[in-house]
Amino acid sequence: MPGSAASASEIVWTSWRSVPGMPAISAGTLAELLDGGQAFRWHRRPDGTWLGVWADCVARLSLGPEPMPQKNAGSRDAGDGIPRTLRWSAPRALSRRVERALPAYLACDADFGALADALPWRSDAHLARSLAAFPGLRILRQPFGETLLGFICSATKQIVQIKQMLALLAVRHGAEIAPGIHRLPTWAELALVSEDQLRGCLLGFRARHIHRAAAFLAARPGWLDETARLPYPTAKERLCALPGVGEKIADCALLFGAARLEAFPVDVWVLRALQNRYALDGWSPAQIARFGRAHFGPHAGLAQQFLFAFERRAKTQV
DNA sequence: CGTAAACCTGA
DNA sequence: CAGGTTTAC
Repeated sequence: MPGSAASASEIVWTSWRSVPGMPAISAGTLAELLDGGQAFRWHRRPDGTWLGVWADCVARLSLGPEPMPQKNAGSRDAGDGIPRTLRWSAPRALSRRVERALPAYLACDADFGALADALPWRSDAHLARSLAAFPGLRILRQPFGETLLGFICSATKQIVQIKQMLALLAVRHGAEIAPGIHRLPTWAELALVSEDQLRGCLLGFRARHIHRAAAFLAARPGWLDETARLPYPTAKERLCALPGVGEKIADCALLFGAARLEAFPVDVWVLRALQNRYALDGWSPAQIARFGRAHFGPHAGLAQQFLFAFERRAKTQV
């Protein structure tokens, strides 16, 4: 959609600085991280940088030109392969906030190398191959509420279409936080939007779900934040009480919006991946989920992200 | 309790 | 038909 590009150029951006605590990452892995189904508000710009919005934050991300001095010269990955330093820039007016929020958003305090190493790749050749294809892939820590919103929109939709819906929701119902750039509406704001207006954002039958979920949440202040803090099984159970939220979407919200690495969302990609690569033909999503949790262990959600990325690339490239 | 159809829109 | 949930057999 046109619209934001022209006005966005009025933004005065800070100079590029490296993201503290963030390991070097290749272009291919970065694309998978920002635009591989975890988040829906990052867009690649013509100059190759990424522009993204979360909560009240706007940032650009790009990779440094110089390859990091590296020890693992052997590893290959999806894109052009070379890990580079990640750099950020933000609208001047938001730079203080983004500087604080970005490392948390990217979960820079977590050692995903160690987490991935703890997965059973030594006895699982397909997992090993998937890890090697996207070295440095991690799980974002997005704001819980908007992660939930994004995944309620995701039902039977592809990433491009989900991004389209959220862009419309933001521009029509979310506050402008930088020239031409709008945040997503909060659930409290969504509660004031009619179902027809939501339909106008191309949500289709999801409009009803979001409308009813917003009413539910508006009547229960603090419910969402409490849910994010509950133990995983309880949190998931509570989320599934929301209209439009089943197991898969609850797991996505908890994995990508509440850092619950034990959440193991089973969508058709992961379903197909496990059925085909692990000889589990005919297994139902529920059976696959049980297998995944048992086989991959306490960080099954991280394993899921690698398998998902691998499967998606296999489809578009083979 | 497992499977099927409906739900909106458009790539 | 599509990265899903819900409601109805």
